[in-house]
Amino acid sequence: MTATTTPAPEGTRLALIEAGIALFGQQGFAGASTRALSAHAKTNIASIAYHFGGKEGLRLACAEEIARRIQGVFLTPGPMPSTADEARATLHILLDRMVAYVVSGKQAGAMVPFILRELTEGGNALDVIYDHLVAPVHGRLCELWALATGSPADSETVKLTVFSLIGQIVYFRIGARVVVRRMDWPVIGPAEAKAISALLTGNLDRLLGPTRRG
Amino acid sequence: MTATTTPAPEGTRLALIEAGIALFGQQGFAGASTRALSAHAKTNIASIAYHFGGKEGLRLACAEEIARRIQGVFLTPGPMPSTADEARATLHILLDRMVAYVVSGKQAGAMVPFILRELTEGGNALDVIYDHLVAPVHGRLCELWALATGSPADSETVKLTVFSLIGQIVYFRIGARVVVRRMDWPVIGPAEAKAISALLTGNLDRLLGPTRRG
DNA sequence: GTCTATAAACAGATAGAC
DNA sequence: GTCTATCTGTTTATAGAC
Repeated sequence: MTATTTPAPEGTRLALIEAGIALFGQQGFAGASTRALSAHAKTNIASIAYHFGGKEGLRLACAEEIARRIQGVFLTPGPMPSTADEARATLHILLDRMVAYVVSGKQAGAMVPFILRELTEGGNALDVIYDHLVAPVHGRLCELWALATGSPADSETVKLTVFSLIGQIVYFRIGARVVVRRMDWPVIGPAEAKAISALLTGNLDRLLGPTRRG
Repeated sequence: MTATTTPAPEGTRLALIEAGIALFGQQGFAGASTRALSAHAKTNIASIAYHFGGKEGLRLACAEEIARRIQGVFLTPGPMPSTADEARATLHILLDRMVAYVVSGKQAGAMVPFILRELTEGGNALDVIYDHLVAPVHGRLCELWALATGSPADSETVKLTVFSLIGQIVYFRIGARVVVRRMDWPVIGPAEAKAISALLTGNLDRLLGPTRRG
């Protein structure tokens, strides 16, 4: 059972959502005009109203699509691990995958800024993002963390720790422009993402503490 | 010597900058109209062009003012510590101060979103933010981290580690709306900031590793 | 479903009185 | 320095042909 219920979009509808994710993410909701959106989607202005009822409807559809895509990356399809070591290994795998996707993935370049704008603006898309993205992903990570460390998954410490882990990752995307300047990197590509992944893996191990039997 | 050179603004000029920080931070640059800005500053639309040459000029002035204010909080006025233990203690003090200011401070509610928007949009204000805010603050933290751990301040690991620390902090502000839902907190006030501060202090100690003599 | 044309509201900038 | 009134272009939404 996935948290999103609407079917995957296609055709003009999908093209407009792609345009929305790209332009809303780069320039903000107000900064992206319906003309620019329809041009990016290679269609006409009226199609936004036809398919989504208006610009605001497109915003919501973008949030749903982003939640669907990120869930596919951040939620492992398999069952929950049963031992602490397995949970630890799963956290490592997820961390690697999240860093690669968020920090150097092409899609996330617009998706992460889109999400963070919606978080600060507090519009209608916020409920979609919370219910379909934050709650399931954060919840799963808390369960894994709890299994790996022995702390209860719903404890304040575990929940805050998982937020701090997510913060470490997303900052490398939203702050990418200052990170590359300070690191003297040309861009954050797969090679640079590996350096970030190595660092955050080290951080993860230090925060998890020594293994139970160690 | 501070990195900012322009004098602190006052009067109508200051009121417009306050309005810019508040409205640009909440709604984005494009989302804040000159009418809304001048209304918030209790002045007329023409004063934006008079004082800043236009809306874009106000954006730059806001970036400069934000850099000035955050430097005042994030850069300790005293000299660099000389021992590892002193550096560690300074990092703890700075972390507490940064969390209190960024996570529950009233000003940061609009300032942090403003900065992150500018980072992702990549406009003219980015240079101001990098030169007057990121470079000095990140540089100072790297020096302290180097002194506390013995690693070279300009090493890739230290620079990335400091970015990961900053990411942990700022996420609790930009993601505040989802954090409060997930934590079942009414708001992130001083009490909640203390819980976050305690967690991040623990993270800091684990990432710094055991003390040299310990 | 797609598109052009247009309407009605809104944007940022500015002229000119005070 | 401050303000009102206005100019010019752009915005979203929609009516109606195809």
